[in-house]
Amino acid sequence: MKKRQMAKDRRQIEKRWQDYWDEIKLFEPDLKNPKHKYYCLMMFPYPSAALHIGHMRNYILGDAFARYKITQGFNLLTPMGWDAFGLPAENAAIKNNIHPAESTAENIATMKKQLCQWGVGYAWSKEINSSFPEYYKWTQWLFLQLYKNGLAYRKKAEVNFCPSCQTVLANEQVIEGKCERCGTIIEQKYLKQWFLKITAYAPKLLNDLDLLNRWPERVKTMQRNWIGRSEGDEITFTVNSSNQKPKFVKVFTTRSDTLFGCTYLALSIKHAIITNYKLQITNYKKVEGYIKQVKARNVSKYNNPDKEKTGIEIKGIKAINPVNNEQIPIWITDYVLMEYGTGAIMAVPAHDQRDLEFAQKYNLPIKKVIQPTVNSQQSTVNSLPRTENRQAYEEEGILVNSGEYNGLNSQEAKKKISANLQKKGLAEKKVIYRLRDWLISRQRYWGSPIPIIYCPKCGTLPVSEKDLPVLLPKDTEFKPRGESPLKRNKNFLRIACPKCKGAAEREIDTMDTFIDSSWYYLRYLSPEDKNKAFDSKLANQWLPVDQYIGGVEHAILHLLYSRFITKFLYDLKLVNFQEPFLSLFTQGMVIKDGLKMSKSKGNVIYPDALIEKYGADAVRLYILFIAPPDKDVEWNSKGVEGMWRFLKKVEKITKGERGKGKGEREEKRTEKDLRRKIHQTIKKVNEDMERLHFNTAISSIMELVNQASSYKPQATSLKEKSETCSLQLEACKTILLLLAPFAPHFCEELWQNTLKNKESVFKHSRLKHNPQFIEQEIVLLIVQVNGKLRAKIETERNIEEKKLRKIILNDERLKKWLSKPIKKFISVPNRIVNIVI
RNA sequence: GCCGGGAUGGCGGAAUUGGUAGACGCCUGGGACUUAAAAUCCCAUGUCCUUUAUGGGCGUGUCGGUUCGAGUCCGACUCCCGGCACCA
Repeated sequence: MKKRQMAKDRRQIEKRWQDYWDEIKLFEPDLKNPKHKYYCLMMFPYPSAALHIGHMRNYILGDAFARYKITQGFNLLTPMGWDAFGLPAENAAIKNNIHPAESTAENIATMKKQLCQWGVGYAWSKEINSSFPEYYKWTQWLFLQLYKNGLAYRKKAEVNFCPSCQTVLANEQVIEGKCERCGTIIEQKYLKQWFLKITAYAPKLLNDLDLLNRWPERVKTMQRNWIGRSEGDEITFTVNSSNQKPKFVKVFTTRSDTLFGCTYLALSIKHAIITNYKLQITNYKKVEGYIKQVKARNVSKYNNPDKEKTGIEIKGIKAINPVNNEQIPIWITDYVLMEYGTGAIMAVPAHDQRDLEFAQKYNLPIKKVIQPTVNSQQSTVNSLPRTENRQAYEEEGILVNSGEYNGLNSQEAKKKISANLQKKGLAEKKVIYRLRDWLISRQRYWGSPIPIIYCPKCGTLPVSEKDLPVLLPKDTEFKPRGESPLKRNKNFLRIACPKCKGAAEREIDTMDTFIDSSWYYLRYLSPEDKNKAFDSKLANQWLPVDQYIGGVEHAILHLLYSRFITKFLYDLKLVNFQEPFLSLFTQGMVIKDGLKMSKSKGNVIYPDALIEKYGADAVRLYILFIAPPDKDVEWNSKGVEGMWRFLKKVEKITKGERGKGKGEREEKRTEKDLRRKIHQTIKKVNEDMERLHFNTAISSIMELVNQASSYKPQATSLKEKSETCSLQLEACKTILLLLAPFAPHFCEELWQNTLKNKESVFKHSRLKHNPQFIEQEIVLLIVQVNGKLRAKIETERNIEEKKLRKIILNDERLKKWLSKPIKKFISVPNRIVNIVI
């Protein structure tokens, strides 16, 4: 048959089985019966135009795993939905001049068609769409719960603003100072915005990472870095000014042991001291000028690559070091962040590189107070000469020039200094996190409106739950202008105050779409529910998610937000679990020409032509075979041909056709060899499936196929003949059952139409290996002399060492290596012998 | 700078607790079948040396160590990828 015809047939076959699985509801779970449940979840996608090979890899991975779980007999929930709100959809809609609701719907239709064509199965009865009022009603409900519990609040703050997307962004959406979506350099703006108090959960979010032993280390590390815990002291420096309040500046430090080395205080330009001490500051004009100058320079806090530090001394006031009562100068600088700690630091130039650079530049004293321990080779900074470019000694060590603390090591000194200051009320133990609150308001149209009303008389009021959803009006000019497009929709904006019935206005910003996705895994269990966001009872039965699969790009964003929301819902006693995802698998990207495959980079390869030529199964198989699923892979379409060949081979042996070639390999394989291979393969594949090592699972199936196809029954009697035939059949069945999750249509076709099974290949219970068949009576033993391979000999299993010795010493091939006396004879049973001479 | 991951043929990648390095597939070369091509099948395919074999040397980023034996364990280093970064 011609190749093109075969491919066409195969595609028809594929379509037929896709309909069949639909019909038998292969992917529909029985939610009422959670006893043997398994929740396998793929991160729901943004609806985008035609899916490429990179997308295909993601969904095929999940599908293969889901099908494997079905064959294990689990009551499997594997739902799919659409993260349909948000910038990608909106930007695309603006570009194509159509409404995002329409373009989203179109994209979803295309994607569903493609997924279906690839044989990817989901519980479509549970489908959700985050841009539908039936869904975002409950996103708004979630916001109200956060608001009621003091975890959603509005404040004026320095925020990240993307001048291209015309909206503010969360810290997590700023990657290296650029917009996560469009790559534009982020600006800082001072705006009133809505925040979620994720920082209230910082300790839990950090500590509970230790419980997630089935998460990749990489992701946990990223989250740890992002949360960024530091332990130290908040130390009070009094200010020597008569009657001013407050009379002190507080600093945060993790190195209280270096307190004697503090030679000045460095404050952020936003520190309150400037206004508090306005009258005492003798050079106020100059200071003000400096602050203006820095602010003008810092449109973006990220655009200062040289990081040349600048500052100005505040004249007229001094700070007093609480540990030795020294008067030290106070500086305003551009290298201290207001957002972290207290916005003020104690500068210790001898033991902090940044302070050292600053001190050298402005000729401030450098005082060494930490000496390296004897065995440390690190050089130290002496107080002279300060013009020389030196490294600060930042390690811990032994205290010097530190009064009563001299001779203590850093650890002891930290404790003592801190304790003594605490007694005087001049220090407090503090744990500080780098994590900032989550900025959730967006000045964009395509998102869920924030359910808040502002009344000039009654103030800020939450929309009553019975009035949800606050509908996103469809008829709105939605081009972004730096403030929410909803402002110009008067029908939306104007509303009667729910309290005083007077004229009031709605909040016009919409919510970050990451709120939509922070709880969607709960909604799949009751997508139609009109009375509540999710069903707690069902959620407690089905969650946490057993296997979560998605891209590593969400390591901090989505995966941190979801953990936060789950912990919040736990505290409300709406769920009884504290972590949403038990096991996380982060799949690798598909790379083309060294870059991630993406439409914007123009290096996209679509699977359609390949599927046209080889069928979906060959492409699926190739994608899974080409690399371990968690690794990035450089795409190369060439190898698909090999998978096509492999499938043909399987088809041939299943149909009992022998190879046409004359010179077929002379195999002396026995029945036992084939049976052993069958069971070895079952064992190996089952182990690999559990870890999602699909590439090695497939290669071991290939080995079995190779052996089965070169197997020639050497039967003489009729009885033997039927036995060997049944063994061949067993091999074929094994191959199809093991291969089915990867090449589902192909295996289902041969299973039902060639092997005449009545039920789906996925309804057959998972094969288990029989250890008894794996054991060999004759084993291949490796013989080494001085660690070098010299011979391979076949011996009986568990041979006695005496006997083995005799065989080896009589072996012709080994004689020339064993001319010298044997010093040692090391034998690892059934594996290797090493003779040392 | 700190944290995490990695480096194996021409290529993608295999290798249980340390025990035959290169499975499986691709590419390439040779052969069979064919008028021819496609398809299929067979053989070869890390590298070097003596092409006599059933031969030998060297080989998993570099250097050293532990061990009868190291891709795997330990120490130092180089390079690559990812995260955080003026975070006190």
